Amino acid sequence: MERRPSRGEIVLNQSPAGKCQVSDCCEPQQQYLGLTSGGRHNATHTAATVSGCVHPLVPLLLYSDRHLPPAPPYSQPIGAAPARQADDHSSGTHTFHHGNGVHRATVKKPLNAFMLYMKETRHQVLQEGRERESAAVNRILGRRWHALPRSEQCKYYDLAQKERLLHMQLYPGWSARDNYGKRKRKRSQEPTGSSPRSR
DNA sequence: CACCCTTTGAAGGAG
DNA sequence: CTCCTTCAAAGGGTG
Repeated sequence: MERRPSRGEIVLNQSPAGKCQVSDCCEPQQQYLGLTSGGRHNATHTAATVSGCVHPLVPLLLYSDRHLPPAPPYSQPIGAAPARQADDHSSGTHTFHHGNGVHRATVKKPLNAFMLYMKETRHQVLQEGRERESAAVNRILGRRWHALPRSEQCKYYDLAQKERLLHMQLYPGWSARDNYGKRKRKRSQEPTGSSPRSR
């Protein structure tokens, strides 16, 4: 990719493709500046501040494509969240099995721009009926993402940023690292000299 | 049943 | 600072 601004700092309109000054997307974005990633401290911005700028395209942080979950997934502290039903998919939390059989709810990562785009458009690819496997569908979506007009991409970058900000405010101490190792990857050992995947 | 595959982007640790 | 690794979604395929 090109280059990230400075880590830990949320920069508005930071679309990797370049400037993304989508003024019709969200108006007064200066209020987000000054938030540092991780948000471990001073989550002084209320969620209401962000939700006042909710884009209609995607329900922020709820991650439900079509249906809102019966209860807000993030209404409880992470550690205190009761073991939810097994199908926590498409909500913000997910249960993982620990060695001793204990289920723990985990706060998932906020979706990035491409993930939001995927959730919106993958059904279109499926309806075309040529591909069924997600891997193949995602490959198509990746190409379409690159072909997407910059202004369209910016919509998703803005959305993803709002998701991140809201996520930070809801879970000030949360780190993406919290979920590391929750699913075991096999490819930890790799032949020397080549990256695990061509990325 | 759990992981793989495949994509892009975000995040954080390592060097 | 750059580089690398992991996870986020999705669902058919695989062991």
